[in-house]
Amino acid sequence: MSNILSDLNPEQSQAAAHIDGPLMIIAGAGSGKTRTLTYRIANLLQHRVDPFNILALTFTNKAAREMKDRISNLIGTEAKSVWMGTFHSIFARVLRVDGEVLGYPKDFTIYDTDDCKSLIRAIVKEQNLDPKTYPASQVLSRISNAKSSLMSPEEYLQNVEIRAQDAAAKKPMIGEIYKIYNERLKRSSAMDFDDLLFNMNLLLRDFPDILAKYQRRFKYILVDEYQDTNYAQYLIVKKLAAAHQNICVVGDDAQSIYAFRGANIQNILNFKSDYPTFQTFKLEQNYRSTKTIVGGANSIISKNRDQIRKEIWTENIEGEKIHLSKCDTDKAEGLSVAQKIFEIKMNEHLQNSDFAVLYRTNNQSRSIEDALRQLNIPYRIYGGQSFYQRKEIKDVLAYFRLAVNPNDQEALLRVINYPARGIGQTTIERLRVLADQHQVSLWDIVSTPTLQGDEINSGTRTKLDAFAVKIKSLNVGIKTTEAFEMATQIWLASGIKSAFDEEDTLEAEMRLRNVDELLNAVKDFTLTEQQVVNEETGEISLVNNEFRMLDEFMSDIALITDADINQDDDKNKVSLMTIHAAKGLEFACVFVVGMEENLFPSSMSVNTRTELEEERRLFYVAVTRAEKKLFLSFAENRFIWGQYTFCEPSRFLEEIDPMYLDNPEVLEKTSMFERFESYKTYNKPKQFLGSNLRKVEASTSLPSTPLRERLSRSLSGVEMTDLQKPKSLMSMAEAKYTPTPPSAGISSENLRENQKVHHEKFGSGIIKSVEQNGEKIVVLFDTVGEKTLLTKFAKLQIGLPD
DNA sequence: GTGTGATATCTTTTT
DNA sequence: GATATCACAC
Repeated sequence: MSNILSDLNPEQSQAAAHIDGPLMIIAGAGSGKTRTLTYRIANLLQHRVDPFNILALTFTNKAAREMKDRISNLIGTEAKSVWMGTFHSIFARVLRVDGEVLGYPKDFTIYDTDDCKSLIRAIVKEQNLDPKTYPASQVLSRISNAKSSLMSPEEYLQNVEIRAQDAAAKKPMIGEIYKIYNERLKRSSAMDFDDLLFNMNLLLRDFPDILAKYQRRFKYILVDEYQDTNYAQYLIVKKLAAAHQNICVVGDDAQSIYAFRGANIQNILNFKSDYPTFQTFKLEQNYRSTKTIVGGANSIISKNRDQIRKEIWTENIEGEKIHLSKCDTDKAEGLSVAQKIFEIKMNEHLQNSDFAVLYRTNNQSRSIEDALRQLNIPYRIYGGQSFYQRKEIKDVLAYFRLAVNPNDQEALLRVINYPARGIGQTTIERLRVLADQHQVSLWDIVSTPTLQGDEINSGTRTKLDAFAVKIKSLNVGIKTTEAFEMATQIWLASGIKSAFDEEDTLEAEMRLRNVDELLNAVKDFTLTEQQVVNEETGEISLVNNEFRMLDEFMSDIALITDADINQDDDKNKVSLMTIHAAKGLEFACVFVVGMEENLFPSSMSVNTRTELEEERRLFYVAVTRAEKKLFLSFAENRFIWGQYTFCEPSRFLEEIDPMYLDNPEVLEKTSMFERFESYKTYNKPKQFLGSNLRKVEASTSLPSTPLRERLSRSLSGVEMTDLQKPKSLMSMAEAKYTPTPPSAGISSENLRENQKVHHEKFGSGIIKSVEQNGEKIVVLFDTVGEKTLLTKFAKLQIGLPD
């Protein structure tokens, strides 16, 4: 019977064999977590647990799919009937069935981040608030945090602490924005990502029948990456598991990297008190990486204060040291990575797919891509600008969305005048006002001529009517016409195709092809087997020969990310992705690039210990992706915002026990002189623009304002007195992690022995000797003794300070 | 109402 | 460098 468990080590096997009651598995990196989880599900199924009584929640579709595949391989197709998916997708499915009690139609729209932001921008504008005080991204993150903590707008407005925070941040109106934002979402029959959790909780909290139904259905619950759950997810799971208490959570506090979006490590620490009868297993043996990599990773994570102590160890070989390299620029870094991949492939007969390049931020992919292309190394980027985020795709999807749910305001606004049909800004503003007056959706105003009011002139009204008729006619077919057919109809009716055809450029041609790809995706969707849920039993069965409708497609893709589509024909490619996206994956050779201060750790995360510790865990995740070879690199100059910027090696590099590094000496500080030379090399002014000083400055300046000012002035010979302005608080903070740039040094002609000088930091002194034509001087200072200085960079004044 | 250029701001990380 | 917003001419 449980012979499948013999593939596992004792801890894994005990965890997998566990059937009833709460269970917590603390699984270190590379300890066979997914393996244990899949074996446990397989074991449950072998013990005659019905697959549709098992709920397995993951954070990514990829993780869910992988688990499904692995279970299928173990015990066959029965696995496909397990409820397995991301929190968001499973809850969306529940809400489509039962969300009507909350006032949502079955085909509610799911707003993506862009939709939410544009809605917030509109609200800020109409409330006459300053968009600079209320940037959409910040407001959204505040709202998102509130929703993740299950805080409604009303509770938000009443919460003294929260309001004080907003007031202190000089953004006192966020609560009001939140309230309006939620009303608008509802009026648009739309939910944002956080609503999927928030409303799921409402459903279980306020409707005992519904709670009972899902408790009956989900007799066995498994949660992957439990350390990444936020409060909403935690509470929902707790409610669902309350009846049977068959809950199994798997996690690793050392890999918690989503605190920024509300994940709470406490959830894992509180498991004990929530489920006093729990059992726990620790998986500490690493099967993935060499001793060197495991040791290096341990030395990193040990620097964190908040952690459950674990002893990750491995029986694997010692392996190579961790390779460290310093590059001149991000471009050079890319080339060095590409060349190494090329060499290793040749020498060790590895596949492209054995390599991954990991970075902190998506925009770092560019230099890597360029280099890989140069060497003809095929690669695939995960994440980043997704296919579904391209303009033309979003435009077509907006028509799809409108056809499914005309109340979808963001979709309506996107296409009401695209292609141009003479419905301009003024008209839209009037419609918005009307919608608000009548407390109805924008679509209600557009589609109901009697509601349009006197302000709309008859010409415009005709245009509006024509648009409304078009959308209505599309909406009619949505329930009866098969998805691909429907999609094609909408595409042709939208008029976008004709616009592209008319344009007749290469660009338009590309966009057309992208839309074709979208239509193909719809076609594929109609051909895949369909999961049908029996509402009585919760049983999931697979049906092949049934029509699939466009609304189903739309509800599917809203939660699909780039990593999920695009299952490339040729899988043998180098993987490029952010470290976040790499969680859960492993590669023979891993390159972690951009190991620089202000990039990794991010400049946004160096202010508090908790933030810094999350960055460190992120680094830990990056390092533990590697099986055999690990390369860490940093660039001394990075191209940011169209300019080269000085970079310092990341503090994390110094935290690795040097015994695991092949060349720790790379970390030794570069002299200011070399830095300045390399700065000059990479920031040659492209052309001199005469009187346009701004332009000259832009082409030679550094990004942080105080540095930029000081340096560009030194280059253009501005008086030093100008440089002594008091530093703002902001610039002090920056100064902490940014190397001091060369300042306007005094000219070497004025220097002679026994000259009195004054140094900003060292105070007064006397020049003892002048070397190398005045480039270097030795000064005997009154307080700190003898120092050798480079005149070019030392902030010296001749004589005594005034 | 539409379309064009200038310009300000920009960067975490994701479902 | 890339994108979102703004000012101005048509």
